Amino acid sequence: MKLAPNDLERVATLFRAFSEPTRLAIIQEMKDGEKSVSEIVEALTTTQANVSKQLRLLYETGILTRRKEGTSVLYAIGDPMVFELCRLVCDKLNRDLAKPKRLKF
Amino acid sequence: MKLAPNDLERVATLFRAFSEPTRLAIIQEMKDGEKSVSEIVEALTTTQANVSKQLRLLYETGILTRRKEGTSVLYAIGDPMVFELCRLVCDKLNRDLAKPKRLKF
DNA sequence: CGCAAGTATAACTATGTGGTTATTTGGTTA
DNA sequence: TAACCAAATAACCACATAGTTATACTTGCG
Repeated sequence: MKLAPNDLERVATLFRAFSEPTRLAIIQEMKDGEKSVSEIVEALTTTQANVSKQLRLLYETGILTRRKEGTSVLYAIGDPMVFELCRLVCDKLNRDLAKPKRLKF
Repeated sequence: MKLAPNDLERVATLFRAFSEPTRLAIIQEMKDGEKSVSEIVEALTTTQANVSKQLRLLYETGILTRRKEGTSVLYAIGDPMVFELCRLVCDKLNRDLAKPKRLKF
């Protein structure tokens, strides 16, 4: 059964959320639980504005949850499938690395 | 354990390969086995040049295999993790759709 | 109230890339 | 060899978006 163009778009959008190192780094920061924006900013090497922007994207894609606490905002991974996804991809990359590289020639 | 920037880049690159509807459609065409370039072109609504370009990207990302047969080139999904990935994402989107939409107000 | 801290948004630039048309390469057959 | 097909590449344009700087919003507190 093939997906309609509309659904392909939705699938693509979800994958796209994972297609930037900065966003992956943000996700990685939250793997042991929720983190505030400023905690994430401290851990990374980019600006607060950029972190906010990427968090917004991840939130709107349905990957993260968000709650306010005082003046802070705590983000967390909202679906365990995120871990599965990352595991699958990492496993594949490890398999590829393990493969003996075919010599050219 | 956190991934090094280099590894984040590699993970991102893999996810990026799945982040375009056209490439997902191409992958979908091959879910029951290998397909020639022209078969894929026929099934989609884009040009042969574009299909070739996207196939190249998918091949170089390690997602597809390739073999020549006469004047044709047959591509196939090279790693079953592709199916797992797509299943995970589709399942999530279905779960999200099933959720009662919270009213705004 | 006024100030400070945490977060979000706006405006902008630079870069990457999806898609197109036109051309080329490579293999097959007459 | 020439003609023909499949596939790949080149050159180009248009658009999306990651990241930046500057500014606005929001909440807590003196």
